Amino acid sequence: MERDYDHSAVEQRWMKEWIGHNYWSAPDFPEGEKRYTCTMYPYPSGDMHMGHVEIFSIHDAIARFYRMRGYQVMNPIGFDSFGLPAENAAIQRGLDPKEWTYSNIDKLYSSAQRLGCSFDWDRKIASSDPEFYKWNQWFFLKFYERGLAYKKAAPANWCPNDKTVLANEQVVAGRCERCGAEVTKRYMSQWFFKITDYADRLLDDMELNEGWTDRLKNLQVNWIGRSFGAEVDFAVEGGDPITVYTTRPDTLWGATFFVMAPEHPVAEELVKGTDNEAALARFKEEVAKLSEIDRTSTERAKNGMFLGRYAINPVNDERIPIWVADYVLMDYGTGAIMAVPAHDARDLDFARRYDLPVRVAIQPPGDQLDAATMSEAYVGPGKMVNSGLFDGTRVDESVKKVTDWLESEGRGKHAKNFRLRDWLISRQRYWGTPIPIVFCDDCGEVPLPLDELPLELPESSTVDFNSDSAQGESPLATAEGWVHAPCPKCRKDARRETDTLDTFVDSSWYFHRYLDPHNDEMPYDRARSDAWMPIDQYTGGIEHAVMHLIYARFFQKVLMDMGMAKDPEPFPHLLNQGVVTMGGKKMSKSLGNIVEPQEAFERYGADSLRLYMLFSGPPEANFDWPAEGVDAIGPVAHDWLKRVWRLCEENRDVVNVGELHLNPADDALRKYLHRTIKVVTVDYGAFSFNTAIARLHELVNQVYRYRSVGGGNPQVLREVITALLKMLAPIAPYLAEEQWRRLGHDTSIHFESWPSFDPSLAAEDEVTMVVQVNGKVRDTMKVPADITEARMTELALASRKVRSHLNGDPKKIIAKPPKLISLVA
RNA sequence: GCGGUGGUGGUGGAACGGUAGACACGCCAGCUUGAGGGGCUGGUGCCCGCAAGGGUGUGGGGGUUCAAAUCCCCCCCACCGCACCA
Repeated sequence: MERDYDHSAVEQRWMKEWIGHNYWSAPDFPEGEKRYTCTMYPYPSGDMHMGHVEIFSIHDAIARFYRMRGYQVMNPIGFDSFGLPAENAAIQRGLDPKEWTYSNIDKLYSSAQRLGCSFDWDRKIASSDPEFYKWNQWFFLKFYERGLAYKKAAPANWCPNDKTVLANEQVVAGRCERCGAEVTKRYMSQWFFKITDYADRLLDDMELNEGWTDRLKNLQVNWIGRSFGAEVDFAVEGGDPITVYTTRPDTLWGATFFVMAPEHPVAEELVKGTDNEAALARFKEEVAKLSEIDRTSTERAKNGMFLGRYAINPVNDERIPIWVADYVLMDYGTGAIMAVPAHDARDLDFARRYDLPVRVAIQPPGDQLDAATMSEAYVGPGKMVNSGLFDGTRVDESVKKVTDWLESEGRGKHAKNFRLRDWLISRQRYWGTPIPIVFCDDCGEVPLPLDELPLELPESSTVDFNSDSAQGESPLATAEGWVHAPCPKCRKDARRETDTLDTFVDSSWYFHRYLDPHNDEMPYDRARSDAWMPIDQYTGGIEHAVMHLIYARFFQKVLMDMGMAKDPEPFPHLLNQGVVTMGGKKMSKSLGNIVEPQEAFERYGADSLRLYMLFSGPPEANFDWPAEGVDAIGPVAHDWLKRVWRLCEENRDVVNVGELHLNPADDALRKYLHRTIKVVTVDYGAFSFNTAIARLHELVNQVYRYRSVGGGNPQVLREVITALLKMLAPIAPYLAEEQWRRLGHDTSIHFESWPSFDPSLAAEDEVTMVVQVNGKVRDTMKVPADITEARMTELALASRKVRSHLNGDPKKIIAKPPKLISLVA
């Protein structure tokens, strides 16, 4: 038998065994306590890189730990295989998106297997399989039936580079989240999912996600952006009333003008036939010329135009001028505001620029604002002034009081608003799920019947990817043979919808499909889903905070309403692993700083790579790939695995020698082992793999020390090595398996139970007591763990080192047995 | 501007308010004919000292406490999210 650590031989042997017998297959219905571990299914952009290695190493250690802890584990994997890069490969290199995608999937599967991932390979899914996307279409039609899918003409975010519209969530600082191109607004007719209907539930159920970090919850709460306030009706002289939304109805008495978004349809009506009609048209043109980034920049001076018309403030019948201004947005609230310059920074900016009046409606405690000179809007606490019967009302109760009053007077009502917009789901792309809708001249928009699903994509050879789609048409529109279809209602020739679905639709429910991946009657069987859902531990990147993680939560709630799920939240426990960077920059194809694991596999092996990644820091921390690259794995991880290997090889030989005769060194090593099991188990439970590994380092160091001073009890050594291998198994599964079998076992270590510790052995019977004088450590001594306060004091006062820092007796003694006693001089 | 996270040796990182720097890399020393990125043992925050020992130290400044990397206040820096959302 090979005595040296030959990682390649070991890995090849067990990889074949594990995959050949699908060791990690999970039953459809768990017996006993279950753990559904799921990692966000990756996009197959090429071969595996260190970002995948990081998340897979973390995720796999978790799944393996749970298995050994006695849970039945569901640990599936699949691919988010629709999307733009496949199509770009088609455009730039003439490749078939399907071939490109599936060859990448093959590479990634084989790399994941090499890495030793314990996935259930019988549950693989790929969202670009018709067997999968059929159900995307099915869900689309169900949502459509429920009024949750609708088509609407609206200004949409258009990426001129990717030539498709984007959801709000995919626009970052005015740029395309994927390619970085500046996004423009384009008026288009697009499909939406009505996620705003679920905004309250998305917020209110957040507390169920107990395993989410506050950081992530905050991101979602801010994104949804619920605000409470009032809608107030303003009469218009010679026109219909206009409603405004405000969070500060208590400042109504400070409203000195009225502003509408330039695009507001009423603005046009108000100037029709007046001298201002042409001016408004010019102003709108000016605003339209601005990019979204400029338009929404808080730095820019606000531009506006007086319409020559007046509104009536409902609380005091005052006549205030109506303006349009570029700082008021059409798609939030009602697109019109009352302007209270004294108490709103934007309104004050605008008022000063156009010399509009300012009136104070709230006075801060112990201070007097001067409307004429104030340079900052006041938004703090205080009391209402200039506000008729509300004068003197405190700000903390004024909003409610004023709104109640408005409601009773019929001039307004309580209202709330969200920052969240409906989810724009159509994309002008080929490589996605076709939207199952047909447009008929006679019948209009007609959904495909369910029994006509899947509506498959046409072969890419029939599609012209380089057609000028700048007008916003999907390449699918060029597949003439595909576009024409009989109307499901009247059978006359009609045209198919040529947009495809946002790939975030696929990822909103794929974790249910894993639980019933071959079902061709339904997306999944509810009983099977119920048996494993919710996901007990989800892992994936924080970059999905306001995309995937909001969409999937929305979907889950709709599934519940459809009677297809029992849990309001799909993943109450989520671990966001850190980002793998190189030189501080995220690894990406475009930056050319991708590091693939093949070289590491060959030189050091999968176990070393996994160990290296997990030891580098906590899972949530970012990891900067070192400049020396793969070389770093050698000293940090591979040398230690060799050390473990030698320990096993050199101490395996002697087997049972009958009764245990333990000398003090044997006892000490056993105690060390049991303490280690105790703390390592806690560390694993908290996914603190780096500290768990450190404890295993120490254990191995202890064994070597024990051997170097002549220790060699074969039973003790076997006990230690057995436990060590089990504790190492989730991190270095190949080495653990190999050495386990060499110990003479004919079943896998990965189905063994986690080592338990004997509490009496794990207990410390001697500890280091620290003696402080005035908070500074002056002496330490070994004492029994059950030492009394009196004895501690006695020992402390007997110390020469302590005495030399103490004049006479201490004024005060604080004893925290057994580890610390603090004396105050 | 608003919200959040973080700042610890040469490096990655440890530390329920209780010995700061576990563990590891690197470096130094000793041992080992071991020579295809080795192995074993010990040392290693900084300053003074041969040593015993003493001082100092977790971005900066205050505070609470017998005791602060940890809690509170102010400031600086870095990163992330949102950003005319009325």
